[in-house]
Amino acid sequence: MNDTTDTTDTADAPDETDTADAPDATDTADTADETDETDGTDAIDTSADTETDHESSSPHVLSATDREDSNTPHHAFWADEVADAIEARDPDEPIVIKGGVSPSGVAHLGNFNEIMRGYFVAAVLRERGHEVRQVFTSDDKDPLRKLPRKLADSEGNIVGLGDVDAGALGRNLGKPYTDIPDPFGEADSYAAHFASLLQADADRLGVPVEMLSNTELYAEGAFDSVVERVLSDVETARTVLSAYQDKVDDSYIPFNPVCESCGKITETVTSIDLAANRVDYVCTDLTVGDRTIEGCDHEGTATFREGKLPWRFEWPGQWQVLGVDFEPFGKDHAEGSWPSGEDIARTVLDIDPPVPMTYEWFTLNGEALSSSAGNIVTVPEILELLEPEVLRYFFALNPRKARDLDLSRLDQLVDDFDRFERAYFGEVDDEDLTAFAERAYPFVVDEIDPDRIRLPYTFAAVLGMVEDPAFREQLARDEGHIPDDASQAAIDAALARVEKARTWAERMDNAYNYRLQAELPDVSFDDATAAALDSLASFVEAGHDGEAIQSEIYETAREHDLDVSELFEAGYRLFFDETQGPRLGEFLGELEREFVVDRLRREA
RNA sequence: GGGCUGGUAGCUCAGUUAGGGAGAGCGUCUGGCUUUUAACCAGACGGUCGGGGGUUCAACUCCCUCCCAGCCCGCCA
Repeated sequence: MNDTTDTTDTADAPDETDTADAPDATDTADTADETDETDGTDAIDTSADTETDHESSSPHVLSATDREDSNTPHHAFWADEVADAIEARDPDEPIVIKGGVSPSGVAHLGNFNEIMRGYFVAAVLRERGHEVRQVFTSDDKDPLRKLPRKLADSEGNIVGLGDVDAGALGRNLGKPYTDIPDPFGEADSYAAHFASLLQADADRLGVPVEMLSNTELYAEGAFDSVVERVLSDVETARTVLSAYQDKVDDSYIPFNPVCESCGKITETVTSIDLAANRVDYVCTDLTVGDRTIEGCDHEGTATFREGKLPWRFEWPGQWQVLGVDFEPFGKDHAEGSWPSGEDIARTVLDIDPPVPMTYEWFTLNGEALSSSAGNIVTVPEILELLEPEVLRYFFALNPRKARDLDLSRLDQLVDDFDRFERAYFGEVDDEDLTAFAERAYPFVVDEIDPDRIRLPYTFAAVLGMVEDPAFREQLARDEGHIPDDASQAAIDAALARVEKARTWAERMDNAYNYRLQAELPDVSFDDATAAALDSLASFVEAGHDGEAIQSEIYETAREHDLDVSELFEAGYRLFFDETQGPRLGEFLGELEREFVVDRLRREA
């Protein structure tokens, strides 16, 4: 659900005050345009127990009393805390964990919170012996409210709106996603296209999640009883919702039929016929932010399956229909949909709302993730740069903290993961980290392998400058990263990271993006250095192995009264046009001798 | 304007859920390993725990207030 927020753009409208004086912060708020996702926080907080009046009580929340009742110990892993809260409800099996989002466009990393946060909770509950069903609703009966700037083809490749028939898409504004053709002409609908992308991403991360189409749920009649319930007592529905939304007035009817004439979602129901399970409506304009999607003025009749509940009712409706026990949601829902949803669940539907958990949002390279602005990164893109377990680790971190995924510093994230992994195996002297790793690590990796080998990410990036796998392995061995008794499988797995790091170096075009220079770089050395290089060339020409060359570099430096570092730098300059690199001697020992000799003599 | 959640070392973050030593990794610097070359070891530097006030023998932790960031309080999701 959260991502659906296409909307926030509306925010910009209001602040025309910018001219003003005060650099008051508030107007920064409009920035948000669609930030969709993020990560974050769990709602668990203790404030609730004191309040009684709805609406003012903190939304988040597991009340303190719940936790006291369950005598909950403090856990190092947030998913255990959530699992405690769920168990305290004494839920029926299977326990249902839900997430959901509108298939409004490319699913980015933030949307994945809806799946990953639930995944960890599901995993913990399964470990505790429960049967768990993790579902994900594609809220695809929602109307397309505005055109995304970027789409993704069925392979997950990002493409611009210009690469598809934007005009055709534009004509579908206001229609349910499931009634809009796939811009790529492959899937059954716009909704199906993006839902399948999300499913593919879940598969890539190894998360077993059951995808459900909201449109199908309506079509099957799953929502019938909910719609009946809501419409049978519109007065109560209005009263409850009006406490959260000022706009609700006496004419408000919480049902949005799909216009049988133009196919758009309508907002104006004129009468309800409970006996026949249908409503009369007028296809009026739909306001979306500062724009209007025009209605066709058609007056028609729709059954309870030919329309949808407004989100504020639909969400609790899903809880009831699916028997949801736990649902994570973005911070945007914490103060809006959740409080009203909780109230509607209890007051209108007479059910207990699920255990909630608010997650903070992620940012990408320091900026809000935004589908509309195009500041997004998809799961497939990230998996080109690091292993799935590292990405799962990212989602295992405290949801309450906003986190930035800085692609230029992915090495830091990978290093953190490696340390987290070592902590699991008891190799890190850090109580807190170890406690966290003991609980979370098993759910982060596919397989717990004490013999796994991890090359430091930046070192892997260094290895990426050479193509030959055997050469990479040799260099890794020389640096002591591969034990002598390592299995071939472990070695292959370790070297797989080199490809990721190489791609990262190229994409970031950073200090690791260099390769053996085919041509002699533009260099100049002082006499002593030049003489040392010539001397080294002769040594190499005489035929020595890498280890000998490495030692000789030290010897040569001394003989020519040079700092060892100066000679190394000269060597790196010659071969990589850089000031640093891999262990030079061993590296040169692996190259074609003639090439090395010529290059050391600055001849080629 | 009101509310919610964050604000801990240069960077990434733990620690706050019964108040009592401010921590880790990385980075930087120094020294060592008679091969320093994206390697290892030792050590150092580095923080007014966003600011201020309060409670307390004692506050990163509790209370008040202010600042910063994001979100919600219209619609929609």
